[in-house]
Amino acid sequence: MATVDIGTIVSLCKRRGFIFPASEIYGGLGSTWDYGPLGVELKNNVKRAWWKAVVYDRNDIEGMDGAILMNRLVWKYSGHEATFSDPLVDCRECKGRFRADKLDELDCPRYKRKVTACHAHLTEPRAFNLMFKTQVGPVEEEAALAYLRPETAQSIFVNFKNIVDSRWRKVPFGIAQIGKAFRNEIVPGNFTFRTREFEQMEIEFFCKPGTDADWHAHWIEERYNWYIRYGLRRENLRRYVQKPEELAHYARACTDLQYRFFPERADEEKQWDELEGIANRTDYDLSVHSKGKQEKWGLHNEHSTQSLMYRDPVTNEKFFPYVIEPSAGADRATLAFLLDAYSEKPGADGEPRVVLKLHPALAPIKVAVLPLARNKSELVEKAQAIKADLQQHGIRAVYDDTVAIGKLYARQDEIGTPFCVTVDYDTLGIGKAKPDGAPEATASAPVALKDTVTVRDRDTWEQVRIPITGLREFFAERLGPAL
RNA sequence: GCGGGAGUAACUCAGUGGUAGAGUCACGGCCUUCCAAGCCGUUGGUCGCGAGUUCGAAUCUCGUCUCCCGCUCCA
Repeated sequence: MATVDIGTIVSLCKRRGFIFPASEIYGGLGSTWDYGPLGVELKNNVKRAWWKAVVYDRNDIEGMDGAILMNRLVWKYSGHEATFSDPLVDCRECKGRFRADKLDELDCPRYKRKVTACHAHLTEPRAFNLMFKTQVGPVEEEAALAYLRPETAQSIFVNFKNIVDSRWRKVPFGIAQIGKAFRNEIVPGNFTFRTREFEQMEIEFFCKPGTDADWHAHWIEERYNWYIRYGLRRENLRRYVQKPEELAHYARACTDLQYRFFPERADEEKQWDELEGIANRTDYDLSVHSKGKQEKWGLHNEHSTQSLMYRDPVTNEKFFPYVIEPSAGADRATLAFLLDAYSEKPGADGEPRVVLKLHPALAPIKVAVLPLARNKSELVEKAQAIKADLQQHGIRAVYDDTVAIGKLYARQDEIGTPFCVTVDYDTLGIGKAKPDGAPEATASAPVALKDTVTVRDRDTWEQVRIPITGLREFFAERLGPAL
């Protein structure tokens, strides 16, 4: 179980340059956060790890990057214009909030009667529009109305035919996209868990009707395993099967991957919240964006210029593919990896020290190269040369000599750097016995240890001595393949 | 949007009407052969913001913003 609450992570993130409150010097802006120097590296690594797993390591997914501004008609036919702007009423008595068009069906949570029975206490309906409106072009007029996309999925659906045609893809195959989406959430909060501007990592996987249940199961396992592979603990990650009444009207099934974001909450059930939703969206999306009558979904698309129906080039069979949608939040994933990486370990003085046990692939910095003391120019120069060499060979490395060696280690632990390389007097071939005599150096040792350095492991704090020439291979083995 | 709580240094906080503080962190110098060493020095705060009361407000009053907790909402 995670041992840290989000508040602790918020402090660490600000202090160490991962995530800051946005627009802070002007008092901030609700629910917006800026990723700082280490945060952008971490989040980029999360996104790259995802992209590698779903695009590069498979043979059945194409990537794309769609525009945030889209033709308003996309949202008309996707259903968002209708369902994303609900008129809501508040009850002054029970403090409940209800959809104005469903009052007849809803029960008052306090008095166990129909909400309409509370009529005297209800406020006038107010429109809650969850899509950000903007205008395209400088003249404000109705025709120029546009929305910031509330999900990335739609740019995949409207490009379905382009990608089939240009990449010779046959169903089953998928399209992956990482990008920003915007929702005017009624209640944002919990740090980067729920924000109005956020980044999604979505796959729309197209398959033949009848094979959809199997593909759905496949993706639930794929995605679950991805989080485990990059460091989430099994006790903090679970599959939640949505109940029929929770499903969107077009969805046949949806399983959420939930993470224990709130371990401090007393009610165990409330500790969990959604990290990724994996839905079976049936053939709704490609149907509704297709020209003409869509009987199954009870609408007529008068604006689309194309049919997104798929023709199997082998069998000539025509159908609307079913869509399996693994939809993950990049910000939520980043937060989950931070929470699960957080640990404390007593230092030599007994005081707890923070160690961020991030998966090496996700760590913002892979290697810190440190001189044992900074008042010896030979140590400094050698350390800087090693840093430069590692960096030139694709290993994200930094050099630091601003404080004493113990504090340098502690700092790197706190930001999750997996390895520290230390250049000491033995590296220069001028080592001598330690005062406490522990590993007694012999007369020949200084020469034998020349051009070797120590490599310290973040998690065990153990050090091994290896030749400088072997560093690249050493790290290549332990840091894993580049993302 | 409702109810409750909270905003003081980069972080954690003290400060109940009278000169804005502590610890940690950060930075510089000296020193240092390995896990937040030591000594010396330094930076850093419109006390969330705006009004009001007062000779005087971090402190009292009102408004407002933000965050947290609980509701509510979440295609």
